[in-house]
Amino acid sequence: MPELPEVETVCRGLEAALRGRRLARVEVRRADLRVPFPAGFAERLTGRRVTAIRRRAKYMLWAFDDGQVLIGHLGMSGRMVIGGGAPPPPGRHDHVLFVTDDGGHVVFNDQRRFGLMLLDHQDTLEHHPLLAGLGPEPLGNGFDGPTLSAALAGRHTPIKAALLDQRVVAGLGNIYVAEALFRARISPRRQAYTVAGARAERLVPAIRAVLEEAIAKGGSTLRDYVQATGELGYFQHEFAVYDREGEACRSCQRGLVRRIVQANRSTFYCAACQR
DNA sequence: CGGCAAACCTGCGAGC
DNA sequence: TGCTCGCAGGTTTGCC
Repeated sequence: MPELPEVETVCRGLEAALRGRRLARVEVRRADLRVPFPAGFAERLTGRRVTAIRRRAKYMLWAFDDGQVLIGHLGMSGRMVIGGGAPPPPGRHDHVLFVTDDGGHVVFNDQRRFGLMLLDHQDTLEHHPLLAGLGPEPLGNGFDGPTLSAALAGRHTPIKAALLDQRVVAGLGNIYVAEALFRARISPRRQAYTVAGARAERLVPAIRAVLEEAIAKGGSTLRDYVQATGELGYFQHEFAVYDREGEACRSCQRGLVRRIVQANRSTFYCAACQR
């Protein structure tokens, strides 16, 4: 489900609800996700105060007053849902309950159990295996045409697959790769190493724009995704190509949106205007 | 080493 | 109605 815009939206919601709050109770109801919860997860967080919540790539990072950091990932179907009042009885796929000292709570729900929650410390975080190899943040200053070209140099794989590689650029997934390539008029089948110079200079702002617009709309809701506040995302209504197989291209009007499979994932594009 | 398919898990919709 | 198949926003593993 969640790519950068969805995780960013969730983090903003959590920040508003949790920053400055102490965790009065933490309850792990089911620990056997694809990556199991670490031993002592609940105990290590109970009584700790949340000092900040931020995002790196598709990871949530919750910082605590004792230097611990919770590294969270929503996988394909993970949700974080903020509630007030008494915590509800455990629902299906509710894996963790966080109760705060102001009487609120947050539930981590993940139907497919591809998500994860791990613990690390602030001073070792940048060396954590999940974070160490990540590429630049696409909305940050370290992402530009030359940087992207360099990351793609020598890569004999379709640009679609390269952009899904979190070492190239961090936070893109299947939806936003398709939308960004459409905006940059680059075919998803083009070999990655040929995206250099002017093409890379087109792709960088296309990636930035689609992510910023998606964040402004609260992300994209297809099936599982909701914001932490429970609201839906609305960017799915703006898709130019994703999940629009057979529909007319919004840009060139000549072609129909085509669906192909690359690296075992669906790719949507317009063969008439993406080269 | 690079690139790709399969695996992980659950649920839903389409088609027979 | 009910079954099977294919597919889903991600990432890792293992094979060639």
